[in-house]
Amino acid sequence: MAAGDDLVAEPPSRLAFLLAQHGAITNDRMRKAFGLAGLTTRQCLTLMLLAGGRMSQQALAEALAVDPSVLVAILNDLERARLAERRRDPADRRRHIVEITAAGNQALTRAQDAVAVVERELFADLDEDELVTLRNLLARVRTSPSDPLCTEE
Amino acid sequence: MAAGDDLVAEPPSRLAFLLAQHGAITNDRMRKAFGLAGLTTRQCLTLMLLAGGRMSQQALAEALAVDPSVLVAILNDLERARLAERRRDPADRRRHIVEITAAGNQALTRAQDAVAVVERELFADLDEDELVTLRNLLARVRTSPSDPLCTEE
DNA sequence: TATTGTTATACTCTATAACTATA
DNA sequence: TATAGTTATAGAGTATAACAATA
Repeated sequence: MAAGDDLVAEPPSRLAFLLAQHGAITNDRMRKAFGLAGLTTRQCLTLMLLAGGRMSQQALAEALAVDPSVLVAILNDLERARLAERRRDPADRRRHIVEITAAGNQALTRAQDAVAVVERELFADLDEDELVTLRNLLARVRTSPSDPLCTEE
Repeated sequence: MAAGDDLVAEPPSRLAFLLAQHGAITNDRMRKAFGLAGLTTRQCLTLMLLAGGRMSQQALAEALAVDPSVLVAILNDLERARLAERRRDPADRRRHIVEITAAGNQALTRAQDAVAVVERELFADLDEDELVTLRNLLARVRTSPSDPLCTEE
């Protein structure tokens, strides 16, 4: 959304509008939930990746689909807040190895709890079966850039 | 979303992530489709509203959920491209009445055709029944700010 | 010479408040 | 005094290219 978070207006008739609009609002709710834990969306996504193990900035940038220079800013903020740490890779001193800290894991837990609350609110009117159906249908929407029609410019 | 358009990374396990991510990508595809017709998303939404009849800027700004000062920029661009026109309301000379032009309607038609293409691509793997199910499930997601839990800050 | 991370710059969006002209 | 629209300004976010250290 940024630029994202467009389309928060008008009752849409087309399914694409409906999906875009509900997605934008969901994005917004999650951003607020992360905010309760003192995190931006990108900081939270970064911590989620780091929770799976240490990574180089290169790998992180690719996984987050952000420019390396953007990641620098994200990590500067996380490091200042003591939620993550950079250290040189002894094997290749050009590389930084990025690790989540204990405080980072705690912040991540708080953020994920907040998202769980958002989820319960968003999907309160759907039962278990419907949630499974929604998940399966969404998973089959062709949003992967794998097919040739969707090659990014 | 602008800003929006976050969350274009990582396989999400939570449904909220899935919805936010697919929504962001859908938003992005639509933005590109509108671009083919020479329109931004907001310009297109504005023309869609104007296609329903002339409106004051106040009413437009509220329907689009944008600040009046943002609408000024949108309308300046649309007017420069001769897709919409402002004229004073004789009944209250503070007001502007905004109208779509013939060229505006043509641009809107092109944009909507482009969105239809995007829709066919996105939902190519779903049959008619599934599309109806998806639409109904999405419509029941609590994204309206009507319930008290979601009061914006 | 290529790669990793960093810095600098510019451009877009957005939010806010101050301003004008009308009422 | 209040309202409709406009302008100006500052802040966040993003994209790009140039740069330093290391390989």
